[in-house]
Amino acid sequence: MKGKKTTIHEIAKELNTTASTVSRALNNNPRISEETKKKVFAMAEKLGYEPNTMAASLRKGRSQIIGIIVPYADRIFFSSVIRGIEEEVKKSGYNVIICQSYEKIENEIDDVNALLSAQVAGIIISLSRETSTYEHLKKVIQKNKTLVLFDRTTDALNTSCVAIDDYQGAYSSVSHLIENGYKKIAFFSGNKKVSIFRERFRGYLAALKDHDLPVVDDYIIEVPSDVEQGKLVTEKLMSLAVKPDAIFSSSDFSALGATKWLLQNNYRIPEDIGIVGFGNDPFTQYLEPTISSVDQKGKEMGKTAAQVFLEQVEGRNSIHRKVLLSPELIIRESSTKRSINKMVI
Amino acid sequence: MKGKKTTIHEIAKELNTTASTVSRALNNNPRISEETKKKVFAMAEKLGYEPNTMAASLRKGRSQIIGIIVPYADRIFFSSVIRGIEEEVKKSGYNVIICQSYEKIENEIDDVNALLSAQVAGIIISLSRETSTYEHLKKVIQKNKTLVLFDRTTDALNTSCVAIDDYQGAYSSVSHLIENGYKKIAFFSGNKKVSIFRERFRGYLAALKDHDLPVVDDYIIEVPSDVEQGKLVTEKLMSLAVKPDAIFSSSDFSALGATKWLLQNNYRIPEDIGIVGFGNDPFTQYLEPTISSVDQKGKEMGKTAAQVFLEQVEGRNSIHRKVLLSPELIIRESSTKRSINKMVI
DNA sequence: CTCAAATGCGCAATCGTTTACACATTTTTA
DNA sequence: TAAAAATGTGTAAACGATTGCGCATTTGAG
Repeated sequence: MKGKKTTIHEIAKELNTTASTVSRALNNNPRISEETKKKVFAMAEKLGYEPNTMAASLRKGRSQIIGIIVPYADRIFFSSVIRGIEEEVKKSGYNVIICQSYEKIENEIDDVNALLSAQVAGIIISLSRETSTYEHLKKVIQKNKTLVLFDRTTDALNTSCVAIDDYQGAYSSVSHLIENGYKKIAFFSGNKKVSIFRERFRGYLAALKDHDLPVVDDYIIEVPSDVEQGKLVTEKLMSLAVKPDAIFSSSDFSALGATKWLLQNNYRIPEDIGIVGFGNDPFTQYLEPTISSVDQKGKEMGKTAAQVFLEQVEGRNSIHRKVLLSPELIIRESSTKRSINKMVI
Repeated sequence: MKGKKTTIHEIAKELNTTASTVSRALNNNPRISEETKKKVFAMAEKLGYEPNTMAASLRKGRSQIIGIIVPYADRIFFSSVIRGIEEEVKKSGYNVIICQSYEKIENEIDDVNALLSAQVAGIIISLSRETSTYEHLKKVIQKNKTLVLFDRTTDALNTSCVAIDDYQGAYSSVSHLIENGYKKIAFFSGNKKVSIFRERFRGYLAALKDHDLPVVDDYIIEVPSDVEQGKLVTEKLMSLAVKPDAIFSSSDFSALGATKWLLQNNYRIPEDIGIVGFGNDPFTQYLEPTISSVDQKGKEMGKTAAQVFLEQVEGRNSIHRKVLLSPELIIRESSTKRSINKMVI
């Protein structure tokens, strides 16, 4: 332990050979004899050799680092995706760099540039809410780096995407409500400029249509994903002449707001009003009543995005894949009139 | 856009100068004239130059990448810390690589090695539950890389640490309960092998002592951070001859378990039993009743860890710092008998 | 027995920057 | 006014690995 870092050159010197042989041996090159390999590995071990992946990456022009860009790293959905990605790519010897866009396009652009400068193998990204131009991402593609979008995707780019089937998630939620006897179902939408919310809206409409229920414009409201906003909107909804008897919310938080307002105003859930949220945020399972919600499969989405990424980066597959994961409707107390019997015992 | 990446050599060639001048100009070296700098920047812009930070790092022997190791990236506390770190170090041009130990020492060791191979500037880590030997971290120090521990720290290493004052968090929680009229306060501890839980225990004991309350051994229980376990333990507690009238839990999840069990068994909270949790997990504010809890200041801890790290990495400060952040007791309904009047209106 | 293929390894260039050192010119100091 | 300091730039050697090419030697086929 002289403090000096040992390189392949030191190993070579000790073994009276050259760095190229050592490099090849360490990389298990078939042209190197087993005997030499053994010696090299032994000496590497003995000298406490640790590879410098930067040097290798510089030479190879590609690193084993994947850039991830998300709006916020501490939102449960995104942190789950990050976990899923890391877990998956680690197996193949990759590491992940995390960047946050804070929903700002400028940050997203800066992040992309920083990641390219760091010579990442590619980028896995969920677009910021603001993102509507794609030059920064086209640059990624032009540089021949792998690019995978997840959740917040776009069709403007010819690249691989992984998302859940928001349409289906909404469709089955609304169908589930209908099957539980609800007929006047309100819809809390997110910002309809964002594709996922448009899809959820489509699913909502289709479910109504397939069950021969009318579309009531007053029941369709754009609500930010926020508890207080949920309360406000619910108050308005419940002052309509014909009140809805269920709410399907694009967000667990506005669903929570609705729940709180309803309980405070002596509505019973699910008896008077049924509720289904979206996101399956952990809190939904702890509330009283527990709230049904569509699970977005964060970790699974991360794993899938990682797999698609690896497939592409290793050149096994050059055509782009659009993967739609099936969301899972987690049925809890807030939407199941039938289960009342079970609950009361 | 010939597809070829432009390097400082291209810029130099265009300008009839050399790469060294370009490099210096781009790095704002004072020995380069303003005139030359202008030309260089203009040409860099024109050619769409983008630096290769890897090459620079290789040459300099140090990168602008910081390794972060946490048990799980999707736990709200850790993801908050990650967010705080990223937010802070980005300002200084650093990026963060995330690794997960999954509470396993082998993974932690592998992660450390991978990060060192990637030539990170240093590592910010929260130890896995299993970690009780520290050779892997000593190696980091030996290699002259900055090392900062947070939350799950150890005294076995001469390095900077950032944590919250768990003692104080527990002390003020228990004091708060006492001030609200509770006298028989049970304590849910985590694994006492882990320093943070020992500290919380110390705080609990000190608060009792300072208020002349007796320590009842039956009230002190080790509980995994888990809803079901919380229920089980509460059931046992409430079957004691002398039942406690409050619970201070080292974990929000076991506090939640306790709450659920108590409500199901017709205890009133906070009238019959007071409850304070630890962690201030988001769900605590959504429950009915809302649960008081000690906020662990994840994002702030991340920011602080980042600042300590930067201070050290820039060599501004070579002595190690031990920072203790003050936790904040968030007082909610579950522990405030006094507020009952307000609630009922 | 001969020649082609296979095997095993060394040479040296390369990836894109940074930086110690050198050198020439200009400015300042005493 | 000569020496010292400051200014501006070029030369070339790193940083630590990978890899195309080439040269022996060994093996195998015919």
